[in-house]
Amino acid sequence: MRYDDAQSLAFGLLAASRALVDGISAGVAARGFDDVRPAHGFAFARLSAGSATITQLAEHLDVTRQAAAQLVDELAANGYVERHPHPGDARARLITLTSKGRACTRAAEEATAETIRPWVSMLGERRLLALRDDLIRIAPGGPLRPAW
Amino acid sequence: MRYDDAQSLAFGLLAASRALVDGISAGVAARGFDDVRPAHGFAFARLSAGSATITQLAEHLDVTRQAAAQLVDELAANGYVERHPHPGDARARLITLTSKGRACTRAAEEATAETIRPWVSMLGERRLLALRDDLIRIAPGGPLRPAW
DNA sequence: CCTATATACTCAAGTGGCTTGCCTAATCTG
DNA sequence: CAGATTAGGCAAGCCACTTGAGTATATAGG
Repeated sequence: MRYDDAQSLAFGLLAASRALVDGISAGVAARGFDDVRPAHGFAFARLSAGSATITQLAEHLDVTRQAAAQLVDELAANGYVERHPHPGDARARLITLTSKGRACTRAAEEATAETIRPWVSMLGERRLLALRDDLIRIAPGGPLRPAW
Repeated sequence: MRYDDAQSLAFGLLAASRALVDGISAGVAARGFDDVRPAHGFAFARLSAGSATITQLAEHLDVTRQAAAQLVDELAANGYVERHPHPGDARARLITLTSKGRACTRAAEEATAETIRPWVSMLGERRLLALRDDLIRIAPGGPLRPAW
């Protein structure tokens, strides 16, 4: 692979990724959830797979527990999540999505599909599925993966 | 395209993008430039194409002029860029890369190539070039593009 | 048991990159 | 040459995040 090919690949990847984030963000806001930010998305994604503690969330998001707690405070204040006592550990608290939180998660998924839709017409479904497969092979197990 | 296909495409794109950024960041630091952050990359990319004013840089980075000025202050303090009087406008100042700044740009390009290299062995050059072409078609003209 | 250590979380303060608001100096327009 | 525009700087504040320290619960060892 030539030197410039690597640079243009990097550029394309970053630009496409940004376009996706912007598209999802706009779509979520358009669906009435204007108090969530892109960074919250990973928390929703984790929580939609099941409840989690602050510490688990912090590890998943790769931030400090304090930052995760603050994020949960904000989401809880806006009605997206709730804290419940942990059944087997009185120190811990389980964070769960409320119905509003689940609605917001669905909105994000719809916005994702909506953002991607024009890409189907540009590339065709066959190439886009190949693109997905290649991207997933490229992506490391990384900090985002484990909970999915 | 099925609903889940869109979600996994989005996940793959974000994860691959993050892997790229992390890889570049680590590679640049490993080459001895440990006082630059990913956000600086776009400024370097713009400046390596020729000198620019604070305002042009701010537009390119999509931040306020103050934020761009602050970024330039920081880069200048670390010896990556210099401010020169603008030949045809006494208000403006041209920001240019120093030789250290150019060296850092080269380091970033090398780190990019290095990060991408394993992908070639995973996917093969043919698919990776197709991936690049598809990503670039997907990416909008967007705020990053004009200067490249 | 009961003490020692580890864990889950919270409170308080500080930091860094960004913003808004306002200012000066230089340039363009009519 | 007067008014509007543009380039940039200064000051203050914001916000997501950090580090540091503290409390409550849980677990392990003697």
